Amino acid sequence: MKRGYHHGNLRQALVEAALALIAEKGPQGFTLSEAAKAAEVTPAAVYRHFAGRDELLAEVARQGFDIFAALLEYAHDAGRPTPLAAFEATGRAYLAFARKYPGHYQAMFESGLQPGKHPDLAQVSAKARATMDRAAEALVQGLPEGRRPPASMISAHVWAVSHGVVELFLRGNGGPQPWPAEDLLETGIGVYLRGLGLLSPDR
Amino acid sequence: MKRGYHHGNLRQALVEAALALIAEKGPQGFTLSEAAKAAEVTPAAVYRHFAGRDELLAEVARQGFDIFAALLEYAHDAGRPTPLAAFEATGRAYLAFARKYPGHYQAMFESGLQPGKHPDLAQVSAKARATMDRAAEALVQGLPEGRRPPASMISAHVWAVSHGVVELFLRGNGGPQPWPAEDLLETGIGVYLRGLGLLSPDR
DNA sequence: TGTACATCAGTGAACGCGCGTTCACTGATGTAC
DNA sequence: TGTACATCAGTGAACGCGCGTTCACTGATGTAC
Repeated sequence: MKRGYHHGNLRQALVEAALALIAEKGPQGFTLSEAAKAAEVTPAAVYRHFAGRDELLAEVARQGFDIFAALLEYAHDAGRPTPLAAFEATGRAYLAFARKYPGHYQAMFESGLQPGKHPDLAQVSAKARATMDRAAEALVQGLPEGRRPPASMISAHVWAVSHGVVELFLRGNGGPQPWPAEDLLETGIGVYLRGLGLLSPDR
Repeated sequence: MKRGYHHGNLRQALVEAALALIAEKGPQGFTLSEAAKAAEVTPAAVYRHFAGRDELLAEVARQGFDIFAALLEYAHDAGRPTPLAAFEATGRAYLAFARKYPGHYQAMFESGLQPGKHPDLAQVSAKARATMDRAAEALVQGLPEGRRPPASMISAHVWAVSHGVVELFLRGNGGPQPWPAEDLLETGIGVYLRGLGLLSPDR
């Protein structure tokens, strides 16, 4: 990556400064001015690379969705050929992403960005969801045709419980954490899969 | 409720103004100044009733937890004597609360308040959680002793999936909503309970 | 009951602050000859 | 290779704004006699 005129890749430096701010102080803690300061640059310089505050934040989220989609994809593929293993791996990947990329995660899901205002953001977000849908689709093929719930419903369930675990138990927002987040998600999805008839009833 | 000197119960009027603001524009949309304006009062007047911005926000959350705990309690009692019905009712009550009291819900879970800084808030929050724990406790009594998961884990699972459904599918934050939030939570908990062995395997 | 006084909820003006954004500029870098 | 020029990333100063908070005040309400 070639060095630019003065700073050298200020665009990405701003993205990373924003990430650090969000990870440290929450999505509210991010301001254009502070990100500029962290990148050792005047606030006005930001406007050479982004249309404004929201565009910078959206770029952070966009990169997050890219990484997210890639991680889910990778986890899914690593779990094959068993649909069950692939599905469980995507669940674990969700939580791993939230833990490893807290700035991205918060920019994506807690920053109050309107997905409608950033079409490319909606697109890359849909890609991540498609991966999870695909994992669920493969999963339900293992069920007898009569009791085969819609795949999109299953992925919505897993998405919801994963997000809930992240919000309530990965960070401290839900008061004291009775269980490690990973264990909570693992056991929760385990019970759920048994409920679908995909795991044997004995623990 | 007696009318005060000038305004008459400004304290509660401010709480309700804050609720309306949060419900309309999200937890970020709440400012002390705008709440004061909505209550037709000078910003400085707020300081007759609250130590500052955060104290007002905390009071909103506190009242939310009060309502929340009462709703869960009521739903739980209404579902008795069947532990299963009581448990399912608390799950439904969670979502009903989030839908009916969006301002409270966001103040409680999305406003970035530190529970540690407001001890009474932590206390009333614990009360709500205790109700859910109790419902889970009664539930696991129906299981053979060998495969009886900890009640606090079950309630954490349900709390997580409920919160996730609210965040992703009750509001528009997760992109397009494939299913109504209520259906999603109902079916999700249904599958989960079957996984626990508390519902018969046939749909 | 009437009057003098005390209380204190809400006012209005002011504060310092950090925010996002704009604008004319400057000077290092890249390029054409 | 050396020089003159064009480009354009980043500067520095300024803006208007709304924020939370403070302070001396005022005047309606409640109370004591």
